[in-house]
Amino acid sequence: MADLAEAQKRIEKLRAEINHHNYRYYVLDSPEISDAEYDALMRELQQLEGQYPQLLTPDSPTQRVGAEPLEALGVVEHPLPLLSLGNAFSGEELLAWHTRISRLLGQASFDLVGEHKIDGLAVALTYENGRFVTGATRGDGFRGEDITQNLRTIRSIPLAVPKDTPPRFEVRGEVFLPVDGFHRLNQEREKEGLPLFANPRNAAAGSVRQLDPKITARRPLDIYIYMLGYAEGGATPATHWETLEYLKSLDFKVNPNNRRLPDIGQVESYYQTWVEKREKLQYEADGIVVKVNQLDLQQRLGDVGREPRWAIAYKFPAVQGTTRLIDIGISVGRTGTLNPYAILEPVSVGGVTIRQAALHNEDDIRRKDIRIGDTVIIQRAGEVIPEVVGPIVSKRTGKEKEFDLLEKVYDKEKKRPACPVCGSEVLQPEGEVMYYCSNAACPAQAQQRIEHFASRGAMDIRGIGENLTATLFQKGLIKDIADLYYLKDRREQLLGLEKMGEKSVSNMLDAIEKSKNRPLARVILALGIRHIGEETAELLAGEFHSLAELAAASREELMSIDTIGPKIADSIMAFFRQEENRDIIRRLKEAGVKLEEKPMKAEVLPLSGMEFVLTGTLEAFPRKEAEDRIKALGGTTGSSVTRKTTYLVVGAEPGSKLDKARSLGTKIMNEAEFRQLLNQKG
DNA sequence: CCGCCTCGAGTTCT
DNA sequence: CTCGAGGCGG
Repeated sequence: MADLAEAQKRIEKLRAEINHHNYRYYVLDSPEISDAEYDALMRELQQLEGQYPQLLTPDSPTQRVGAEPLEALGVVEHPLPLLSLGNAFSGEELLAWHTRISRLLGQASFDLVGEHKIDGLAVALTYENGRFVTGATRGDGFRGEDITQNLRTIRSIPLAVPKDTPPRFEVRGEVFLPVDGFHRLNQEREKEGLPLFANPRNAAAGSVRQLDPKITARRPLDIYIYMLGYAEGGATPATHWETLEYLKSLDFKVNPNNRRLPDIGQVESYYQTWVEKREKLQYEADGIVVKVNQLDLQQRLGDVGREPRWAIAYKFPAVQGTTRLIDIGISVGRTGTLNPYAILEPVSVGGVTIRQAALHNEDDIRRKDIRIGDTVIIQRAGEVIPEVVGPIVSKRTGKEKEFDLLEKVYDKEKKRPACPVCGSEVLQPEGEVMYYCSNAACPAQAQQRIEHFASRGAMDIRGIGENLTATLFQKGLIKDIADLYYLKDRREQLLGLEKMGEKSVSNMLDAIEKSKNRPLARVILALGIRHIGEETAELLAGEFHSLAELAAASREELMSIDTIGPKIADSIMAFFRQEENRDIIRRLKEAGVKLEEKPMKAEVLPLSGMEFVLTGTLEAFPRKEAEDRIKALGGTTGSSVTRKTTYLVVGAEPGSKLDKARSLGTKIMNEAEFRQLLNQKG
């Protein structure tokens, strides 16, 4: 570069190009060049700017992370206060809002705009002469914190707008952390032993308030702009929708899920669509915002208190809630594991009152830094199972107690940790995370073994559930699974039980009789041998044709079976070596329970060698039945799509498996094709 | 020895 | 759905 003028020209060209590619990549999400090409442009610009420091300007794309750490964040006055929004929690409340403003306007028909209410951080960005000069948090609405240097690091915020604008204007938007970025961030923090963020919102808020912009720059923050705050001079659009279009033309990132809604009747379907699909969004949304489209109507409606009358937030049913963790209890599982669970102040989440939630194990509690007495965030994972997401650290009083499992189950008289049910010694096998009750005869374990035996996937004895098992067990009518088949000799005692009439007793005994002829695989599963679940039981039943053969198998024989290694082999060996278990098997046999199976003919079934994975809801039959039919024809089923998957069967509202299948190029069939295949081959 | 994949086990509420 | 653990291939 010979002279300054030439360098300046090149620098300007490079900046324009980089800004353009930035925009393609971060705003439109459709890059035109490779990362390497982009990096090359960046490097050239950096080098030129190094050579001619007099040409360096603050809006250069190289200057996103230029600033030095601050001592404290400054304060910014909002020329036009940032208001909050009124809420509607039901369709009725939304209609009430609409009726109210219709009356005020003297007209019932006016168009609206629907947007997502992103759970992030509201910010105001000020531009002067087309350049980004100040960024501020909402704060109390009138004064916020100056976070300019942090917002500069967000690539989807243009440092300079591409065309003529009013000399000074402000736009408003919501900064958020995309869900996958949030998970990545937490994974990194876990590796570094840092406390985890409870949710993307907290993570975004924490990131944006950093004093050192270098830290913010490493957080994959994003933003959607949703309004023009004020504009000095220059014409502004007449409607909100046109404003959004205008903002897009200035390279601002505007949410593509915004919709024009011609009348209030359209709002409900927009809302419903996103109630159902919100889990698939890359950001957390807690509702939709409905706005009056015409700005002159907005003006006429004005504000009440700190809320505009022309907009309302229509909230999604809560999937998260906060409550207090009263205590951590311990339950004893079928295999003797001591399982911690959260005892919560009852809280309604997604329309259901939650009182308890599993906490998995001590490591998990530590990792999430959950303490007794904490205010915690609760959510229903996959819409169903409650889960403690994490504590709200800022609400701590200092009185919270860290959880220690061994201390929790410590028995003062015995002077050692003890099983909360039977008082036996507590063990933690080398290298394992879980603690165990050492007593196989522990009533909690014994009772749950019977429940498991009778359960649907195992011997499928209708009517023998948790409650009845508990009663029978406590009355001493059954001590182990074999006793079930001798209940018929104790009719009198059964009739003496509460809620057990002639009819119930007969039904129960019939169900028990019927269970004597279950397939061998189910019997093996029902025994409750450690590490033997549905799959492995099926596998063993295919190798051995009776329980006696399985019991006689050597360690080597077992380990020669694919997917059976030393641990599983030892577990099987140990089970059949136990005198109690041998006795149970003897009594099952004497009672007439079928413990063998004719070897299946080794014919080649039509679907053998094919693995099916199901996703979404099938119309014609429940998932379990579909799986059974596949297996009956010799096929196998998998729970996730891998390279081995032959077909992905897609029902209504498929999950992420469909994306995975597409990326792997797995063959995909719809339900109709799947049914046709079954009928044709079956 | 590490990373992937699968399987097993426990789990909430109505 | 979640996490942990077993098995296995690289």
